[in-house]
Amino acid sequence: MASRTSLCSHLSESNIDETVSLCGWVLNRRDHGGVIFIDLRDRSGRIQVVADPDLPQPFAVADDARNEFVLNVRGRVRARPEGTINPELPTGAIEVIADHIELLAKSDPLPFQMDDEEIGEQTRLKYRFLDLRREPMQKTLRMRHRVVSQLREFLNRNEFVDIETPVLTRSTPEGARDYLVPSRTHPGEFFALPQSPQLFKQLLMVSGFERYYQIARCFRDEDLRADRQPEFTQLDVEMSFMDEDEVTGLMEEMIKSLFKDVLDVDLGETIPRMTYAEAVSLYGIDRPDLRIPMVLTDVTDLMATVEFKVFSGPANDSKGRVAALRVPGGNDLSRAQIDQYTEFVGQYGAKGLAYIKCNDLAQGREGMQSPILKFLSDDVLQGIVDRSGAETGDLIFFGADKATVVNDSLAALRIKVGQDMNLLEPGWKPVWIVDFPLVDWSEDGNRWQSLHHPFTAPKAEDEDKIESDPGNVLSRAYDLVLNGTEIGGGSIRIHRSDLQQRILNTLGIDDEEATAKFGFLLEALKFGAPPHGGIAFGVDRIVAMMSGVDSIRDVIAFPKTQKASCLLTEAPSAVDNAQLRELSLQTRKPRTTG
RNA sequence: GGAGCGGUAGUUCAGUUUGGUUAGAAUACCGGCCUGUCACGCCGGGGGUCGCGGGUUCGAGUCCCGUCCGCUCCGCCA
Repeated sequence: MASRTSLCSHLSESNIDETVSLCGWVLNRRDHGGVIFIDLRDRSGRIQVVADPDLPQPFAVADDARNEFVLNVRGRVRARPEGTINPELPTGAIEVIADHIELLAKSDPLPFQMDDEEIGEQTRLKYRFLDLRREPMQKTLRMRHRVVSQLREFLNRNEFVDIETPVLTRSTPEGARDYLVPSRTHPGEFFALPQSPQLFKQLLMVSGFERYYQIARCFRDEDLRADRQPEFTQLDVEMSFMDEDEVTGLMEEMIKSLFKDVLDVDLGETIPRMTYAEAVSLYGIDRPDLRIPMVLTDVTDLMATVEFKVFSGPANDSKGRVAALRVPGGNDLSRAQIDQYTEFVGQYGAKGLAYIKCNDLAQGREGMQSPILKFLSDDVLQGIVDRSGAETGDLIFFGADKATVVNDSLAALRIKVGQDMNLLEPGWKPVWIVDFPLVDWSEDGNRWQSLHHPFTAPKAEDEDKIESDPGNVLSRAYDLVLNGTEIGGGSIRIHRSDLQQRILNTLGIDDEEATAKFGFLLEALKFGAPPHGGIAFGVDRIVAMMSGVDSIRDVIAFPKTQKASCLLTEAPSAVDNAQLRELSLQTRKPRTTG
């Protein structure tokens, strides 16, 4: 029978002469002369097993198995002979001389080698069960388990209650596309998979569970990215009777202890706070990567009167912006590199990328080099230098366009240049972003839309502007940003039915529609809803960052491809007409060709 | 919906710019040798729908058109 009394890496010199039983996978097998050497791996590590032809039974089994297979081994631990010990090898200074080997499972030749480092992702996903057997995947999935365990432990310790909410729920307007599930018992009607447990956790606050959490699977039918999967995992948290400082304070404690416990990393005494306005002004984005020591400098006012229409146009447009990005040491950039950056910002809608090279600032205008120099007066040039803090040897990029284009393109350029020029400071730079606008104007929908979601509370002092000046209402929302990645976001919610109704109205959802779609929430808020708020963390993103991998696919056991399919199971797939008939979704009969 | 990169042996890739003999390498796999190997070594062998379809051409892995798949990004992601 297969039984195991020891783990590979738990064996040491102190076990010499003991007889042990081990189960594991054969990682590698070498024949030298008549002797067979096997690297056996289990969950703890690996060890070398030796099968000698003088011992007929184990030798016969080992000799029969040609590929990666599963063994149950019994044998005696002994020190490796003098002269054969390489301390740098993973199999160590001891080995097991097999006196019994049982072949638990044979293996066909593997589609790729377990210790190969670079396998194409298509192949890895098709044979994901083998990909996961590899060391790097074992490491990240075990790291993921530690992360989730630590988060649970912190929340349990702080009297949070883990409550499950439905996966089959109703479609919500606003937000991402829903994944829909047809209902057999209600022909023509659909469940939606949750984009988040938002409404249910608010209802739980009304129910009196003052502290709730859930490791929740969420679903969004939108296009994928390296950091976006159609189904992903959130740590969803909600608390009653706490304001934004208390919520962010507790959650920051949780994240700090997570990094301390799992990575032994100290995230600092308190995580700094930055307003949305400041983030957009300095970094062009609401999730700044503070490891890059470059900021945008606003020069809109300086450009209002210059001859150069590319600058003066946006400078005189209320929706325009002109901003500078000083690149320390950027004077060395070649024309070809600058052209590449110009093309790069084109992705974000920028029509060009002006620059000034600072060859020798002591010489003033003469010490500068730029195609646009002739358009700018000495005063303007001096203003740019003073504000940006430019020094000799730097290069200054300019963005001039609608503010959104300038912000998007310079924010991306800042990251790109920072990476290309190795300006990234090592370590972890967390920051809370606060004071978000409640809504912004959607040109497409021709209406106001929520920045976070429609249940986010406005700042109390802005409540009277909800109808008259919604664009200038700030919300009680907060995002936690780490190294340029949003790892969590939340808000204090609206806990009064009347205020919730006003916000929905402002978003273009009239009373009738609101009742139809959120009636259950509005009603719940009428029965003594406590002030409450919460947050949701992206577990996949956090684990990916902590593991140092670029894609959340690498921290999800069975992820989807960019087209949202599973190469392993070949889902999604067609279904039988019989199944469709039961759902009243039968497709047209295939046309018969004659 | 859009932009870019990729698809050649089980795997990782070269070959495509400039069309031309039988499409190569490494590794894996199979056979033989080797009594302390650990990227073992040595000898030999098998293995290809060059993603798919069409076109140009005397001739296409290579050029053109279409299409499918994978990746990165824009849009999208309350």
